[in-house]
Amino acid sequence: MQVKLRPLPQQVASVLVRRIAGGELPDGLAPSEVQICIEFGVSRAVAREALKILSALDMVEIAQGRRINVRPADEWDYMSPLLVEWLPSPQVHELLKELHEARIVFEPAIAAKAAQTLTDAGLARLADLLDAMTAHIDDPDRYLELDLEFHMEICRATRNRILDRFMYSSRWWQSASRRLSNRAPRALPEATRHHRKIYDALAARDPQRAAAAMREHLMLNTLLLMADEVEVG
Amino acid sequence: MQVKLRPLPQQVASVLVRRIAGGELPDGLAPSEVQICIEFGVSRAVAREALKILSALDMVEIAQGRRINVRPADEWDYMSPLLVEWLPSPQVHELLKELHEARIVFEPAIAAKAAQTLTDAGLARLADLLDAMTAHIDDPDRYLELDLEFHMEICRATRNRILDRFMYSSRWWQSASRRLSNRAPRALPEATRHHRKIYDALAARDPQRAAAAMREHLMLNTLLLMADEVEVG
DNA sequence: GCTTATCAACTTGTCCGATAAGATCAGGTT
DNA sequence: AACCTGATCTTATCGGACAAGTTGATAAGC
Repeated sequence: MQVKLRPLPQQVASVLVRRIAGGELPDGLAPSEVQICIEFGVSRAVAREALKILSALDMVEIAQGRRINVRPADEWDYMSPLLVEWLPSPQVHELLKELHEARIVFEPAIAAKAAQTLTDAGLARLADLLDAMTAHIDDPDRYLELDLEFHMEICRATRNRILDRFMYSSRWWQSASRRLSNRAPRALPEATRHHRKIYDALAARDPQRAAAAMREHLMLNTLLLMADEVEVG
Repeated sequence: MQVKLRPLPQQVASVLVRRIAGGELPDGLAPSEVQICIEFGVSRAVAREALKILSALDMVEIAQGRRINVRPADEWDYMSPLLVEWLPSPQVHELLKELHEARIVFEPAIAAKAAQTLTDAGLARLADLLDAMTAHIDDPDRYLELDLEFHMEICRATRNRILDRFMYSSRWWQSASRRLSNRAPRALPEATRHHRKIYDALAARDPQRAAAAMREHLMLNTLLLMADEVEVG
């Protein structure tokens, strides 16, 4: 059976990302298109597309006539699933903590706004998700998917494409956390209680309570992340 | 004198973006690579790169063997400067309002966190920016740049790459608002007072006051946006 | 000596033509 | 009806070529 591989440009790009993230290009110059062709045995079209991917991640700068320049690490697009997938595990673990920190900053505020804009239909969808989660309490993977969908549905209630985009871009934490952590499902019943409190606050259209419940919920996850760190380190 | 044009793929992509955003492809199918080659008189390489750009904006789905599929509009990457630049003005105006709404949701929370993590060096940089703004009170363009830098410096104080990325991605509002609005500089002194209040709260490391001051500041800008809408409409 | 002009070498941008591989659909077979 | 099959569409990859921009060394002029 033939193994289904990713497109060549992505394969090349992933190697380059790891190389750059690993600090193997200290002079700030990435290999030229022809050098990539030779090293990886691919055509220039593939090499070009790979570099375009790096460019879209804000990892390199491309300009006609000049060699490809590596950009400073603090301006890379850490919201991109591709970048997160290709970064070394330690760096992803660090990022995951920062994303979680960011969610603690953002999501209570989102929940507060959602409490003001949520429709009855949206509320019904949240109720359905709650039911589905309790039904899959013994299936952590599926539960996590529903969990994410619950949070995104709340964000969608704000009817704001910018807020929506932030949550959408944060999908990568799902696969990333699965890749990194062996988080036990011991806390799922507790999470369900928190989701219920968030739902109740939203149903009451109470911004303050919604924000507080959301913050409390995310704080629980923080404890789990820390527990993972102890297990891993 | 030769006019400096953008690369061909971007030119083609911009036309396709406008076409898709204008609803000219109701069947959800974008033109194939060859069709683009014929219509625009470019090579397949250019057509491919143009489609890759659309793909990076989450506007289309590319898969081998299948025709290019147009994705639903609510999943496009509205944080991308390219997309915003190419969208028709009315849609950008709508987006600008949503971005502002998002900033009102996010930035007070960011300011609150920054109040806890801000270093003395960061505080000094904010002070410098305040001075620079008062110095350029009569130069609205420069003032707006410094304004943006002030907000980004606050975000940078959280030392969180995800939060940082959100603010960084929001740079496009600067050029977009300049493109759309003839906002008079009449409110700059008022904005300066608000910046001062934010700075004082941060200097006091008071999260609550920082958040409140930030919210108040952004509310002022809201009034200006509304004023623009009256002028335009 | 210093500046400036020029050119060679290198880079990315664009073009063309060809083949490989996946998807789709209409016919035909069972 | 279900299953094969092949023609025909699509995108993916290849190879070579030339255009256009950048860089740096060299040579000309002051």
